[in-house]
Amino acid sequence: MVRIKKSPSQNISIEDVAKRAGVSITTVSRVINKLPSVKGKNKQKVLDAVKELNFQPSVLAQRLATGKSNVIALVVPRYEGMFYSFYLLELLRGIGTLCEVLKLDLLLRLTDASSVISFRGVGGVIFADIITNRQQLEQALSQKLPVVVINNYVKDLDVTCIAVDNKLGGIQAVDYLVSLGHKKIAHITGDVITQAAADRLAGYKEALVKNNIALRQDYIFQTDYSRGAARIAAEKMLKMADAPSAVFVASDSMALEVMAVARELGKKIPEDLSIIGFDDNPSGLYGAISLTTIRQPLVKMAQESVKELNQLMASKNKEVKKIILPTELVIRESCQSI
Amino acid sequence: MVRIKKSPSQNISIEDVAKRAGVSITTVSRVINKLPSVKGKNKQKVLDAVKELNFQPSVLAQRLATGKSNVIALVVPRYEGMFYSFYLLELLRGIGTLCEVLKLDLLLRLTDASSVISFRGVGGVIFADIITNRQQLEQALSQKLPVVVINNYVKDLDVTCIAVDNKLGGIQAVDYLVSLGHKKIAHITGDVITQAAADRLAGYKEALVKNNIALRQDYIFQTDYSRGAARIAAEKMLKMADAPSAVFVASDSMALEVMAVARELGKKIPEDLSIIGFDDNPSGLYGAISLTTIRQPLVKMAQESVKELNQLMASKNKEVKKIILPTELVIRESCQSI
DNA sequence: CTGAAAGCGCTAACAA
DNA sequence: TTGTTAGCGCTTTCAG
Repeated sequence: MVRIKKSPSQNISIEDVAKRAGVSITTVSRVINKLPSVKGKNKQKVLDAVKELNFQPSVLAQRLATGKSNVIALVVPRYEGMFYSFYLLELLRGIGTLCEVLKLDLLLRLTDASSVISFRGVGGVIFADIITNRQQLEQALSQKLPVVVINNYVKDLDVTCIAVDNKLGGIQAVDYLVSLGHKKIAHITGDVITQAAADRLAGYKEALVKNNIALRQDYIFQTDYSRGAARIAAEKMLKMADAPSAVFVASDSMALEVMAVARELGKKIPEDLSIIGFDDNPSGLYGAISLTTIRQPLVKMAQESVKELNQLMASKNKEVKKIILPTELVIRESCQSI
Repeated sequence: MVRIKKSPSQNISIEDVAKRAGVSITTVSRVINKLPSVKGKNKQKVLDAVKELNFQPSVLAQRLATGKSNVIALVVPRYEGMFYSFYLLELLRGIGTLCEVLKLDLLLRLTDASSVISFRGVGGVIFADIITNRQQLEQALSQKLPVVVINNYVKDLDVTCIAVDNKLGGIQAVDYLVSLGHKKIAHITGDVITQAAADRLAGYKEALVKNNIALRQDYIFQTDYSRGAARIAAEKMLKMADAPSAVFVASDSMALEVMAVARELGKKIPEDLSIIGFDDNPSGLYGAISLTTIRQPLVKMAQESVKELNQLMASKNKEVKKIILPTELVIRESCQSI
């Protein structure tokens, strides 16, 4: 029998270190895991050997042995709108950066809502939103995995959620417009299959009611977050006999499109039409007049999610939190009092 | 001694399957690895057991045993400009989708150029560009890892590269402008620390020479790909005493900004200024007049990279390829003959 | 065609 | 404080 030990593998193992340091592999293991029990002298020998051999423990073996994993999967529903916005980019920036710091491995999974995901070897999961892929979330939960959901407040499931208060955002937008004297306020929605868009719409409605303004169905234009849809909606809206004097648009990139359409139709902004967006997308800063908008803390949300997940993964007590981050009105130049 | 076998772990193992099917674990292993040797009857029993138990082999253990890994790391230099453009998003879309299909694990590493990356447990690496992080590339290479570099033609290193022919793109842009009768052609560059931007600039210069047009340094405006920088450049350019009649802008998002500035300054497009961008970013489609641009096959490049890497990982023969994908002129409305 | 057993690199009782 | 040893779940000789 006796299998010949593999060719002097490129990767040096804990055994090599042990030999080099003249101790057992257990001792080496203790040192690299920072267990306090190893005495100064041996410890130093190990440390030296590690340095000299440039040893890096095999994460795989560690995981296999401990059953623990420092891999977190980021599940991104392959939803078209995901690639229109800068949402994903901001998320990635926040999550990726923090993972790098916390030494977590970030596994990216762009999945179709219907597919069943394998979470083997994964220590925790972040859902970059829930869009028709609720079953994947339930699957992860049923496997007792630590899970955090971003951008979606899942109230009926025992899972940690970190979302933006989109409804509040909608209210802030409309309240501001009302404070400027507007009564004829339209809303161009995002794709209402996303909770974010639905909530913004809900906020819009609630604020109107609160301000004693009658809700007009013909002032609500549903889109899918794309600029193309925004253009169509804007044209329809601006050509109305009784066109609105202000519009709350569900995303900055769409708002920019609306602005462009308005100009093409000879409308001046903000004189003829006040526009408020949503996102605080830097693109809104440029252009003839800068875009008033509702800021949502995307990067913060992303980073919080990693922190929370990390905690869930580390501790035994699985305390579920529901975190809602507030939005903020950012006043620039695209709105004017009437 | 005798450690009690772990609590009936959630995850069922190959052993459970073997027991259930009444065969050895070796046989099960053979079946799941599709080795042809297992006889019909046993094979069926195993397959059934796998189904009934919903068994999914532990990737970790597989890797540990084989020394092979199906994890690919996507190294993204944490460079600001990376987050301005839609470059990364397109890349991710292409790479992520294909990884899902090929059952490869996609590890995302947003790193600072200076940091040393650990590639343990990683079976292959894709660099999403090389921007001051060449040493990381060399590190990966020295570890004999299969590597593919995207968007950067590294000529002096023995590594597979898949890049866009940015120089050609620059030439196509200028040639087109020249064909419309333009002589006074400016260029707003991207961040020339990126090879892409440098090559586009080179293409611009070469095309001018080729067309017997004198190169004017004051017609070259260097930026960092941001819309802010584009705005500044555009203002400076349009206020020149001897302003150009056409401009080639290194990215669509910057080109849109230039367009906006031009309009603000009372210039008509394309009557007073012809603009051609680079990227074929969908944003260029909307707006009063659509943007003429140079299309680069980002998603294709991304997918190619995964395919190539997958091959490198699978076969022993490490054939290095240098792939250059052509760009394509997309004529829309922002340019006019003079 | 099938199974026994060694080993991948590491951790964690248990002894010493 | 340190070492011995049994797994973690799987692959892969080598025998049968």
